[in-house]
Amino acid sequence: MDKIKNDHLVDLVYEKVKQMILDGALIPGEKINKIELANILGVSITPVNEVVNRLTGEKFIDKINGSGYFVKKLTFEDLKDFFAVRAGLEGIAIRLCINELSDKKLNEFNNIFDKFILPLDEEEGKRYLKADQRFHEKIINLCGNSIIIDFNKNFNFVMKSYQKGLIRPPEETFSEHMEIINAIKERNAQKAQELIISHHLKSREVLKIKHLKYE
Amino acid sequence: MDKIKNDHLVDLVYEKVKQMILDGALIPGEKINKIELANILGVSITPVNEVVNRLTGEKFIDKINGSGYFVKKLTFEDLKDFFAVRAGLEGIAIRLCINELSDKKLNEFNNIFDKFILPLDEEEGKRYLKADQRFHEKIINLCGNSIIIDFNKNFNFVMKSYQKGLIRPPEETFSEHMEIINAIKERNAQKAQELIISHHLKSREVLKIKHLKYE
DNA sequence: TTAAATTATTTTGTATACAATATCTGTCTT
DNA sequence: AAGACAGATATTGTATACAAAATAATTTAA
Repeated sequence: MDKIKNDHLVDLVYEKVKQMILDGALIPGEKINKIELANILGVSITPVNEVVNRLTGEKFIDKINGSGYFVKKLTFEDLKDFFAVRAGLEGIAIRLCINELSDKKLNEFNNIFDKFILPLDEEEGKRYLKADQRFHEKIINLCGNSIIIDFNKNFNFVMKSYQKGLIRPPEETFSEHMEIINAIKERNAQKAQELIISHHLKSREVLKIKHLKYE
Repeated sequence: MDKIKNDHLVDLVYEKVKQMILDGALIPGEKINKIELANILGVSITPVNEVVNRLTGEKFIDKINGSGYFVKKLTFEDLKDFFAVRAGLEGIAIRLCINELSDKKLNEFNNIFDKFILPLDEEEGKRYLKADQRFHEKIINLCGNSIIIDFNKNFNFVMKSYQKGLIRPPEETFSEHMEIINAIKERNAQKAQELIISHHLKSREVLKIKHLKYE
């Protein structure tokens, strides 16, 4: 028997559809045609149904009552709320990290922002965004709290918050990142926590203004 | 036509099954028989399938590979992780509350713990647990952050963390609650945040020990 | 030429069907 | 009597079927 093993089709479809949303193959605001989606993926509509339902619960998809399913379009207000969540969860994650991780593990934070010299050109700006993302994902994934890790895996709140690019310029955030890393090196848990919280709350303020201005 | 309107059967089944898990009608550790469950609820297995799948993603149900679905049995380690999440999210929620809510709204926190005089007998202890729960849910639900509110609505991290009763005795937590409420009254956002964080991290320490001792 | 009404088409939501696994039961062997 | 096997039963995962609702296309009426 040479058929590909697809023990859990639903899970594969789930990952696939989520990925399509995250990397823009399904455009925010677009209506989701389940039959078409099933055809594209080469499955029946049963697993697609399950997945769409689940992704609705996870806020990747909007269900508009008698009208259908649409790819969630993040607003500035949504992003604002993401940054508060990140302040809360990354803040506690880093506090727990510092209290519980080996020096070796903590040193992984050291060289993420090493190679940047301000001001950054466009190319470097893109690399900075990636580094930023990597730094913050690392905080989440090193904390050893499976609820937080899984929540980020399901909802992708870190990744989603970059959907409209960097909220504040590197000129502003670079030094904040450095301060956070210094607090980590000093193993000053509460200081690192407060720094990362205010780091995110500053971005939240920017988004609050954008929300009021443009939405 | 006098048939009950059941526009969205899946959603009803979802709420129902989740409720059954939360209030113990489905016992932690128990195997879930989807056909039986469908019969009890008077629906076909299609919506049950969808719901079980979704609740697996939300950690209400464990999927054990080729063996079936089981009602999630929370361990002390799970509870430990819940308290870190609560520290993070309730902490940021209260900080934002204080900066953004009217005096009137904030005063709702005032009289939750009014009627307790230590030490509490068993009956009063139960009421204290409820008051505790109400206090913490209120912080979440007043913060106006729909990501946090929905996350708690989906995952019920506040409610779940009481599954094994109070982690620390009222004799210990009552004064902490009062301090938090005082900081709220003073509108001292960062102080309130730090108090609620350390409040939860103390419970987390207790659970850490229980995990090491008993699991 | 619009607007309203009618019909056809598509898309949902849910039930049913069915093959592939897993679980149980009882019999046989040692 | 304990373990191994075979057959019967139950449970899964997924596809298909189908009625009800929504959308689009067409016709009819003002």
